Amino acid sequence: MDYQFREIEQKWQKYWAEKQSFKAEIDPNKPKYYVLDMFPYPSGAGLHVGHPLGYIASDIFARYKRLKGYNVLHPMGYDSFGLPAEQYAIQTGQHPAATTETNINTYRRQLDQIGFSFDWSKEVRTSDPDYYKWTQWIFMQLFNAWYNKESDRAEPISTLIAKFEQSGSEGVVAVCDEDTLQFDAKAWAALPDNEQQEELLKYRLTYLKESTVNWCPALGTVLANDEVKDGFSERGGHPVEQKKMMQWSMRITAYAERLLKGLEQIDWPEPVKEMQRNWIGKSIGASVRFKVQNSDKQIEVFTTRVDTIFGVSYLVLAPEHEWVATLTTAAQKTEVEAYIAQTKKKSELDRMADTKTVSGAFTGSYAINPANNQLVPIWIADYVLAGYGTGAVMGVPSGDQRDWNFAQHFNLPIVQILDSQKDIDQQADATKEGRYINSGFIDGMNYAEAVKHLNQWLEDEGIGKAKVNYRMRDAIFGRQRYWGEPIPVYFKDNLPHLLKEEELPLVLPEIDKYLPTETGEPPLGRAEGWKYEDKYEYELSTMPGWAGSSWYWYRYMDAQNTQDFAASEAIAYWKDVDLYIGGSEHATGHLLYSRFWNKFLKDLGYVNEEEPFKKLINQGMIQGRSNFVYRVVDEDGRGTNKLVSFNLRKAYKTIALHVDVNIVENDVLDIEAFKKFRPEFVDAEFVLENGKYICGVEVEKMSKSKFNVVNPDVLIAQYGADTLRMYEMFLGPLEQSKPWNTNGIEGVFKFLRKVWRLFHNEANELVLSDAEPNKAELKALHKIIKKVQEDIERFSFNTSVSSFMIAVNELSELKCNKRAILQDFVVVLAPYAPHICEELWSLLGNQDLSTATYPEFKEEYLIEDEFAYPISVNGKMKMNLTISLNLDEAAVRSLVLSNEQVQSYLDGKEPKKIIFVKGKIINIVV
RNA sequence: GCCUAGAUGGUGGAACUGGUAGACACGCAGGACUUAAAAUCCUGUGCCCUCAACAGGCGUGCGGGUUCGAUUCCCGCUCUAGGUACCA
Repeated sequence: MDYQFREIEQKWQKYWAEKQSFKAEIDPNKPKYYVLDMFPYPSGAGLHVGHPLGYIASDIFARYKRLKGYNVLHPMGYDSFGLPAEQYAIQTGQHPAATTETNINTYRRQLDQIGFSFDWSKEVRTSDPDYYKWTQWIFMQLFNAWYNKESDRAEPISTLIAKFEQSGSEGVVAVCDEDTLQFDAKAWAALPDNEQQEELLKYRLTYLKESTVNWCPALGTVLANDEVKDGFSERGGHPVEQKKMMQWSMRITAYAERLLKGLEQIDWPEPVKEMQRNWIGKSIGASVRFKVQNSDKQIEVFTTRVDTIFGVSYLVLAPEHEWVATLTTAAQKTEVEAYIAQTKKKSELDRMADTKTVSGAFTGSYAINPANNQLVPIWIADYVLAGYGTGAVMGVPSGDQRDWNFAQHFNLPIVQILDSQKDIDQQADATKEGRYINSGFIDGMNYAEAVKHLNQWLEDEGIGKAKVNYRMRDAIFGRQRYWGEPIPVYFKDNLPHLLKEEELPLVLPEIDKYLPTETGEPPLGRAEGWKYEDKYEYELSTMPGWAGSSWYWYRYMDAQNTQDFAASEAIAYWKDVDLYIGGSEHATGHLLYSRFWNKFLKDLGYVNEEEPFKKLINQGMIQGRSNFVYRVVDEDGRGTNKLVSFNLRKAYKTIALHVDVNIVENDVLDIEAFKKFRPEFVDAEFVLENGKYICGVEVEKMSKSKFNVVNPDVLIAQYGADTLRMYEMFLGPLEQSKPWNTNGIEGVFKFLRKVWRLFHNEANELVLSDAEPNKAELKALHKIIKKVQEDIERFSFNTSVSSFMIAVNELSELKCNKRAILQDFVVVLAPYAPHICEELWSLLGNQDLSTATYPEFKEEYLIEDEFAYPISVNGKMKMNLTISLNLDEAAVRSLVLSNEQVQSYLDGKEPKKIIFVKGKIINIVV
């Protein structure tokens, strides 16, 4: 064959590696440009066809920017801590570090094959102790910091201690726990050291707090929501319940307002910004305390509609609320306890998703509505979440549909409070219009007046105040897992203490197996003799997956540095990420945590920019086509050892389990392969249809955990990397999600062969000519230069592939072999198909593409002399009209109106209206 | 449930600012070249009616609306995908 892609691609990949063509050095004479990809988790399935989509786009952009004269930093690395490696370790006993290493090698081989222009000298791996040393170091900075609301930034904890020593807690305005003590300087000095430390922990940006987790007693471990399906563990099908646990948390809420404000100055897709805004969920309202009857307790609720306080018929506490037990009367005890037990089985997600069934239980106690001194019953219900607000809400049935449903269901009063509310015996009416009625001292006021008045009243009475609440909660930072960064903390007298900086990294200890201990402690509890100074217990939980990815873009700037996470000169030069490409599934996770850590590092002066990622592009997800098997479950919902084929599953109660698509062909399961894939089913009974086990199908995201991964290696072997690169771009808009589909790759392959043939004759000999290009050739060239430049700058890579195809067809038609044309064409195509373009560029007598610059297009070649356009009458297309360009509106008008054909359509009538668009007549209205 | 998107021929998609819907490619059908195959090239290809042509009708998930004109803007649905705090 003429176009030898294998030889060409190997040759140039080797050349780039040897010459270190893409190594980025600090160069103050050149403008910098930082193009970053969201680094992959190196899964055991290898790189799938979805990963390269974003990498190809960013690579095109990086190569384009180099051709435009920028000093481009384009690095790559691995987010190599994570749950799948740990689960694999549990199954096989292999150390996650070993499997991760293997997986990384596979990824690297696969990435190299695609011909990316990464600077591999700056590779990072989050699971490398030289890297996570700095993740631990940042954790220590967070521990040693507090958020001063006065300066509106994080400060070293020493400034807080200084304040305490000088004037006690007086005048300290901080983001902190709610149970901080009031003391003066003397009292502070008198506190024993451990009590001082306890108090400081309430201010630190990383701190210990009780939070709810999915606990699976049978596995003795905490599960991610992802691992829980319908109340049972995905692995093994065991029941899961909600349990409270002491956990490390990060005070991201301190940054809520800055995270919100910062969105205004970054060039991100509006939907992502919107998702972050909603996630942060700022709401302005008030907190109000309700006295409990015959008790000194006061229940604090947060409401965004304080104006509806006279319409309160009941209070609802989250079933986990700490006072539920004491508020429950003897008579209601059985009912309440049954309800709590039922709630424990539901995940938070289930609780939020299920709004159709109204449920709850009366505690037997009453609270006093401070506005009108009426008694209102106190209920518990699972639609109130312990983690949001105060874990208690006031029920106003006339103004809120969910409260209305609740009141209707439990026969609680529904009180109209605004004269404009309609049909409140049918449904709630959340209007803020009209004047208040049945509302005591706010009767007759409108919304704005009432809110103002009530907030003042709450303040005066000392029972509440206007308050801004954020939906966002502090981020839980501990994980009961092995394969993550150890938290650099040990416990002495029940208090956490940091390691010394020079003791970092705190390396993950070896353990015998990767399961929790028999007593339910995290896997690190198995590490024998793992003690600080041989006597103090280390923290046994590890950091979450997002820790290592919340600062990695700085490490790329100076990946080998042993003194700092990156040298300040490198940070000063590369500053921030100019273009960040990755999936929108990270919108509220990684992208928010990264902004949080960046702001924190900025506060402490370690970095220079307030926001880490200036421009963000979301590549759409390449979806997978997942296959499922159906496991029969018994009456208690326990998984049995029986699997039923897709079309027979309705006869049983089943749960769907993912099965590896690579052991399924045309939706028929390879049962022997399945037994190897899921050893726990080695003795399982398979209920077949027509002698086959048919799997269910669903389109969902391609990921190892869904076992639906398609590998790009096969495509590269068959068509080459340039074809794969262009095909992935050709598939559709970068931002759009789509299931993977290989049909059509032939067309792109044919295109590259046509490109090759522009340079070669039938005998595969070069046929270049030095003759002057003609007008038609210049037009074809400049059209593509302009189009591709516009496309790249608006990230519309799919349309440029089509345009390249048209351009090559035009040049082939013109039999164009002019050096002057082809030379520029190769440079324009190079970001997309770098290997073949390097080869052609060198055939043109150049060294390599680092010597090329992006050609400028000249508008003069693109101007057309004549233009045919349709003309319609009353919106219906009637005829094509050809005119010469550059006529002014009056000239066009006279031309058209004198035209016999148009006159005949007009039937001699005068036109009412002639519609021009860009100087063209589009429509004539008669 | 809530938040954020998406839906256009047999398929992937194009139409960038409301102005000829279906570019470009795949697939399919027919043809050329060839002993044959591969490769390459040419022609046709939204649907319906029609022997065919001319002409016509219908067409951008569904139902309405604005407009001379709507894939594009507005209102109301349906379905699909991502996120929903321990997957990454």
